[in-house]
Amino acid sequence: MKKSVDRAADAIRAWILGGKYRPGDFLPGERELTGLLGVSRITVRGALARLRAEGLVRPEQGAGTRVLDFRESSGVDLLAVLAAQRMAGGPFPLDLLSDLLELRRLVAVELVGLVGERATTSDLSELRALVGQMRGVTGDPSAFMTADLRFARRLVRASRNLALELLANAIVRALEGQPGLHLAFGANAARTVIVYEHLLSLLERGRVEKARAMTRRLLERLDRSTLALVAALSGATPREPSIAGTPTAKEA
Amino acid sequence: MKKSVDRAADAIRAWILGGKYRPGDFLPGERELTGLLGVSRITVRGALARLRAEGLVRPEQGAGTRVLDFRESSGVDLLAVLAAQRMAGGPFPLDLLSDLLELRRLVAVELVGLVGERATTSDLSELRALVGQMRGVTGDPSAFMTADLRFARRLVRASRNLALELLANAIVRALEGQPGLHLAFGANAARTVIVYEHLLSLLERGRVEKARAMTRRLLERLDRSTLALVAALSGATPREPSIAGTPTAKEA
DNA sequence: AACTTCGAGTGGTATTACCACTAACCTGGT
DNA sequence: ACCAGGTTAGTGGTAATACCACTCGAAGTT
Repeated sequence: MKKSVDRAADAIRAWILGGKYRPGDFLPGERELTGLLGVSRITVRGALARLRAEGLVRPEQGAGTRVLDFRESSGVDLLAVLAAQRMAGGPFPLDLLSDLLELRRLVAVELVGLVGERATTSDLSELRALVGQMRGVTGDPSAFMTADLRFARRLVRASRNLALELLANAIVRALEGQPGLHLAFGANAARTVIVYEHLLSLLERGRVEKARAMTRRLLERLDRSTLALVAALSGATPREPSIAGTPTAKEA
Repeated sequence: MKKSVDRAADAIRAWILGGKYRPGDFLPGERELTGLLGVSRITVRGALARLRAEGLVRPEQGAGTRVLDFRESSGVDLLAVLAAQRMAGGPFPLDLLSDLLELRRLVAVELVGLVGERATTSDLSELRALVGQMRGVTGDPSAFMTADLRFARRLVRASRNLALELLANAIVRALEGQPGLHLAFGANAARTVIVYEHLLSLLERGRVEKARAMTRRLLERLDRSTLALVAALSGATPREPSIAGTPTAKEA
């Protein structure tokens, strides 16, 4: 059961993202919002505090709470919020998912480069172990996705860069909320494991540039297939919820 | 004048980052914090709401407010907070700045690649105009830094990727709070302009791979010099606050 | 017409009270 | 001695009310 402040924040956020209040506008006063949302001012302020942290609004004492343009004022952490928000209603965020996968791809390519320069032997052996765990759950899409994300997190740690680690957190948070994504992960599970092992052996032999190129090629193809699959799912689900796994989706 | 909730949040955040409360611990109860901080519970809750949004704590109803490990629970947006926090007191965040510049470098390289594929002629001409503006303020370090950041923002827009745009926002926020950074920008102003123009002409001729390689080389050198300069500044400032601009810092 | 003043309305903080929930303690049984 | 089960103190979440600091525009003054 979501708490009142969550629902209040979701409601106001929906108004903003839906265009009811545009950047530059002022939101209704907090006292007025209590009436519109049916909660106390305490709760309204809690909700506004979240929107403020997300970079969607900025309260101005004496004037009101101004709506901002999140393209200018928000950080990456907003992506997870946007993904979750659009899921409940509205059209499926295919464009957002595309941008998100692209960001992950670009970062991953450079990440592999860094890891190739800095990874210790213990880093690499731990990564080997994680790939081994992945091989054991190639049949369970959901379990495979979490195992894959664990591998990714460990890979990031090997880069010894706090900023990259935090960025990875934000990307993972935004991705793991996407419905149907685990299916895409599962569909390529077997091949993913093979590629990871190849990648590790390249890194162990110091073939950094080759590892980077391979990562780019692999992820470009993988992301394309993921997008096609999710698109097929989101297109089919509203009409035939029970038989979502149609051949169309599989071969995409 | 900072508001009470800001000071309260800063105080609690300092306790956490300072190790007084470790991940897994519970913070003192909200009622107890009112006494420790000298503010009302409303304000305490406001501060805790911020720390929650930053991924530093997670309130658990009935139990308490638990401290988290921000390496696991926070997103990139925390970088700006960390930079600002460590500035007031503590040692200068050189390691953090290093990670931050590295992240910017990696992203910038891939960004240039994307822009090379997608930029329209109007994108490029607008970028040309911005470089022209930068040329006009090579003498004013602070103005040059903001002009440079405007160029960067426009470059990101040319990638047509919302996630990248938000990431750029987060990086810029974290960077623009760093003291002494504008000096580093100013020191390389003239050369930066030339490089940007060269970069644009490469993009106009579709030499994407070459543009990417150049970006990487340039930023590696630039970041190294920036780090050296900031290190020199932070080393000298505590002892001779009045004559911070010593020759040692300039030639670094 | 330009300027000053003032008041209605805004977000920020304080106080008090109660609710929903958790965990540990105590109690009673086996 | 042990262990289920209910009691209880303490936690974060929500509510209602009041006041403060601040902004902005309208009314009044020059």
